[in-house]
Amino acid sequence: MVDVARAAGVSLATVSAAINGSAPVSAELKARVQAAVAEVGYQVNAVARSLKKGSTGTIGLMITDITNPFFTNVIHSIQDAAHRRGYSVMLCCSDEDPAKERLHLQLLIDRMVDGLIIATAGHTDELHALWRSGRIPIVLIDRLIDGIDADAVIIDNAAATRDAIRHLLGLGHRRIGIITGRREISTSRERYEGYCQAMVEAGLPVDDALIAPAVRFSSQDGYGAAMKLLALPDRPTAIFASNNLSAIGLMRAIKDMGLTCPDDVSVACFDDFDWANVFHPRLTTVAQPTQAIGVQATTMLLERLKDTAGPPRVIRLKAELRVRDSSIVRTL
Amino acid sequence: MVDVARAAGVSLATVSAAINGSAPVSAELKARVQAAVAEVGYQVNAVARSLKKGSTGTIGLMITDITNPFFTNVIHSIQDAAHRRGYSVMLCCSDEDPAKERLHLQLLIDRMVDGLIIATAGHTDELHALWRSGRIPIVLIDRLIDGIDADAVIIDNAAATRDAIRHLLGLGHRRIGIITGRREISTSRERYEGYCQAMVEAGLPVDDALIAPAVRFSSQDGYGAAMKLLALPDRPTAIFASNNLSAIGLMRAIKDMGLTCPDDVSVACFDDFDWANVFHPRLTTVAQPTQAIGVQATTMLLERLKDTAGPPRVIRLKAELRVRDSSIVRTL
DNA sequence: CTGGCTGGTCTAATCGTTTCGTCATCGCGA
DNA sequence: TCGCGATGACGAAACGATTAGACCAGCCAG
Repeated sequence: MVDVARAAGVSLATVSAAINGSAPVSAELKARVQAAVAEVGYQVNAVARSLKKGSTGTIGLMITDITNPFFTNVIHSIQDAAHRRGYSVMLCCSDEDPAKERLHLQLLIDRMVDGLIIATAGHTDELHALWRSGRIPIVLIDRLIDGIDADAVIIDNAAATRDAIRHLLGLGHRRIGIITGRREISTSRERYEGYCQAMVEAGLPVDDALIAPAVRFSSQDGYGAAMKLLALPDRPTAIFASNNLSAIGLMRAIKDMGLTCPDDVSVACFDDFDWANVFHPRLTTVAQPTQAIGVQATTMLLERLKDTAGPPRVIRLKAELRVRDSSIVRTL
Repeated sequence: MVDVARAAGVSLATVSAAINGSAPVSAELKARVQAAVAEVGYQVNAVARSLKKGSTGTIGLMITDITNPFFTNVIHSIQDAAHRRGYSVMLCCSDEDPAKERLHLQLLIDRMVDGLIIATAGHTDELHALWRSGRIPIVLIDRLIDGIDADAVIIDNAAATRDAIRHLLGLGHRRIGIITGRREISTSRERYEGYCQAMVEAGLPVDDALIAPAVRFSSQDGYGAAMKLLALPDRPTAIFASNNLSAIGLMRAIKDMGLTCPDDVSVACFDDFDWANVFHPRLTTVAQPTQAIGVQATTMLLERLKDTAGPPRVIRLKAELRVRDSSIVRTL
């Protein structure tokens, strides 16, 4: 920039004003500066600018699993929305590990991100402290967390799961199993509650034997949980998987048990994805509005950046049940 | 930091030295500084540090499609490797659009990333200029590009495709179709070449009617290309999809045509993914070593950061054919 | 005793911007 | 002609770290 100033024969202040339009500059000098910029091949140094301005134009995005299609769709949508408004995104992935999340959180803070969108892996004092300090706006996505009363964009997990279970009940299923997720995660708990609500509503007992927890989010754990259900003396005629990873495990388990879906056991699961609609059986899924989640979260965050005031807002979006071939009327 | 200095009763230089270990500091002062850091709640300002040091400890990662499992696996591996070495990753997604890539490239440069790992969406003068300028190290992944003779980590696409086609030939297939990708992408061209090599090697003609281009990377285009092949008077008995997106389109097309895989048409495709092994038919795929790609690319880049000298190195990794149920012996 | 080295500390310059306050110039109305 | 508000340009002080270089005390070898 000093080179540009020299080449154009003007002061640094004028160059800055000409480039950013932050102060009036005569047409002539503006032209001279532009010519000089081109001549010297000047490019702004965003780091210096950030230091001076106290903001980086970057938002931190923390998610728990980058190989999960649900998250990649959300990421895509957030990046799109952010870039459109001139913000960059710094993505970190905690791998469902609170310790890793803590580490990456520190990194994002050090780097002075202007705001944070986070699907948290679980409670950490650091996130708590960060939120309490109010230093930067935070928007929670996918999961709420106790003690952090921040802006959030989530979906109505209980209602969505209830819909799915009702659908299975409507097909005549009575013994319906569920593979639940990590208990610490609000999302998992809500989905479990939705399941219970639907069962109770139908006058059915909530049988502990039909609840199979997959303690971590992984297809292995989903497989284990599914095997447990399928090995039951009177095995469920339908199984609901609380997320797409456990759905993989479930489908593999069904195959390994020598059963077929949907003839032997109907299946529905959370999270839609491209492949769900392609293979046999085409999966009945609960599709989350990933696009909307990303857009809303980004919009919310950027609004907070402008105006910190006001109580936290929680947006609850609705998910949509997509009935396909993996769930059928219970025969016999 | 000035607060820390005050609290500890030492100079700024000493605080910096104590924190970074960049100069010897007596045990006593070190302790005082540490206490002061804790007391004040000091956190480094990475932006200021970057400005002074001239490096940000961040590498730019540009990919073309974040919803593609191949890329998410690579991203995951790169982030892991980078974080392990104290680097952050700034991820940008071009959506296969060179114009977007150009934009994001500028962004990464402005932000002073120390290096760049890129799966390019196609030729842009900017990337070319950046590479020629030699200002920051660049590692190409997945795709080479004319005119940029940089470090690269790719796989042996021709060999991998040849293996897959040989496998189909070995099953007795003679009319084998292929859905090819964007011609501008080296990866697509190499896979096509591998197909040709295998056909010629088997003494078969390369029939233009069996080559169905999907001009963009999308399942829609894959679907269109597949429909064209399946509508042929003497349709192919096996089809190879050049990437996982076109594989989705292909599977959907088969279903929509009222055909079944593998009975009516055998299928193999590039890129393995979790779901490929779960549904019916379990897909025969060419699995890329995504983990290794990420690690190698990161290692290569960080080595270059230390030492710019030496000619560009191109690492070519091997992909592995995973034979499953979607490809079977041709009956009749 | 002296000169040089080393370990420990400090002061001040620097990185590349933005921006505040100052100042000259000009046009215009009184 | 004079005074005044705009307008346009500039100088210099930040932003928050790193680090070169100055300085000093203590120690050891010559």
